Amino acid sequence: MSKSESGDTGTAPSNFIRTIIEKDIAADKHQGRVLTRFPPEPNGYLHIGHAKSICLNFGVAADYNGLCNLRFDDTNPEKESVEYMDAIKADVEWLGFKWAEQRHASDYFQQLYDYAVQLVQAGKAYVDSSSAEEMREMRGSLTEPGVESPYRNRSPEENLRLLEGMKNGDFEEGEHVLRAKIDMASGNINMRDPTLYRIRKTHHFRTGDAWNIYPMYDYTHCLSDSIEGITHSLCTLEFEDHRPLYDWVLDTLQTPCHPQQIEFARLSLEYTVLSKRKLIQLVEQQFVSGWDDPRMPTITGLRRRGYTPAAIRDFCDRIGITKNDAWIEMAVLETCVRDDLNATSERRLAVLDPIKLVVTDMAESETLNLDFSNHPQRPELGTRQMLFSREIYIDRDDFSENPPPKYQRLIPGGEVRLRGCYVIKCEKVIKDDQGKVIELHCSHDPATLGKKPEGRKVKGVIHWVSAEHSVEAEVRLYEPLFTQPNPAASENFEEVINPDSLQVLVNSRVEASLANSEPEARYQFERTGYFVVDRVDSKPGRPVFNRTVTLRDTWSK
RNA sequence: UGGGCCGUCGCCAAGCGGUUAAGGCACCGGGUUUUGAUCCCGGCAUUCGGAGGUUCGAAUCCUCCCGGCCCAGCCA
Repeated sequence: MSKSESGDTGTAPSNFIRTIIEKDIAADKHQGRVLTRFPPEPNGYLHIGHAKSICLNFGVAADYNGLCNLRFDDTNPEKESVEYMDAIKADVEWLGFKWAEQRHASDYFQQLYDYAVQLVQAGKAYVDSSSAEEMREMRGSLTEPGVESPYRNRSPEENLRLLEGMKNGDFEEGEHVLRAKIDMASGNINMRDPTLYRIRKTHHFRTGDAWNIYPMYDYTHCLSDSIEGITHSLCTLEFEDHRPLYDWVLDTLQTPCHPQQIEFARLSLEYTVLSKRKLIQLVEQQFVSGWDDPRMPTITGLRRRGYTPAAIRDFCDRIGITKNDAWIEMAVLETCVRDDLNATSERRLAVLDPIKLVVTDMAESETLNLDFSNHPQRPELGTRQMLFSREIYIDRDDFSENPPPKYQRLIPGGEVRLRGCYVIKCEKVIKDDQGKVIELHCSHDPATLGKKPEGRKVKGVIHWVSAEHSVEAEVRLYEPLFTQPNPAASENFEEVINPDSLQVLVNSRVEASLANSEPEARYQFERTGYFVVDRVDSKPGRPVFNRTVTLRDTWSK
């Protein structure tokens, strides 16, 4: 059945991987079973590119009545840690996915070693005592074949003895490696006797000091997939050249299950970077405050920014799965959050950059209790009350002495609607010594509460809060971290980093109902965007809001 | 001129020999609206990187050409 016209069914659109899986199911391959895996190395934080892979692997499993494992590819103990592992698990769960089983490549170290012994005994692998540099020289180049190592024809007995010695810690790091005996003249460099094991006398966060040798990715991944009974091993395009080796290992060892590796294009998103190296650089060189900085494309950063799991999943569905080197525009991601937040967020009034406004024809003590709908399209979300009083704040952007054409906010002598309240008219502008506007004096039309003004049209509506009945808040506004769509193309961050990616407003005023907002509560501040209560810095009585995304703006900036 | 892969609207992307070449984003109108939001309605590829060929019929098959991406870790 085609998935292409599935709108809100939650099913992703058709793609070439789903086509393959549907054919496999129809042909009863793997008894019609579908088992995928998401296989991160626990050496860093997950980002939006990983989300693409997560949504694919878990999504495909769910849609074909299958399962998905979470497998940590922990074969390089020098870079890996339990902290990274825990962070990855938290992110996958937050995204809304449940793995069938948590596995680790390190669970299979003994089996992997036993398989290696089999390869040695079959004459398909050998211990090479060349140095790393020698091996590199003998590997040849992209256009020239390699040459065979002088150690290539050691006897299986000698290889076995040396491999055991490597395992037992009899040799130092770098003295030997175990290599597959394939073809030093292959056009595919991965097939020129790839390294299977290297000596590393490093403590592993799970296996401790039990092992002195650690298996390489190419050897480990296919066997881990096979051991788990994975049916479809989905990975990114740069592993296409590794597939012959994946298949060689499984065929040579005649394993019972031979999963199919299928490659798809990794995500590229405009105005950000997604390579681990670049992300680390942003953190270490302190261009951002950490992995969870709201400007980061990490899952934890997006979370702190106010993105929802549903929005990220929707994004992954919208961008599709192909083998094209696609660049996705930020607008797609932003549309996904707006869609979700528009439907789910309660509305509030907040003045980001306040100017005081005095309604001079109102008594000092007079207040007005007004009912506001929490959502214009969802009455079931209820209402809240807000006090209107003589002194209020409006946003600096909503007043102009020299308005551009079609400006429909407050101007000297002009009228504007206060959201949910009266139409007011600007009678007087008060400035400080520098000519900066510090206060506006206005009159109000008492007949305009809940009614259109008589005999004239007032187009503009602006938001406001009562001076006395609002609370102070910190508001953080964001722009892209980079000034270029493809910042990774530049060698030097300084050239492409956006110096204005963060703007902190410490004197914002928000309506009283927001004083003690829960961390991660999300709201639409009418006319200014969607905001989330910062889950790190917000305190009761002194809330901190991060702007997730602005409202769509057909006016202009 | 070593091996592998990719090219359908500004950005994604369906399409799998016979369709008026889906859909989303973006953009451009118009309507509703006390958020310049939302919502609604309309517009937006005679053409599928190019040239040949096969076929009654080609984005889909073949050939060549052009453009782009990946690979020489004892990383994953």
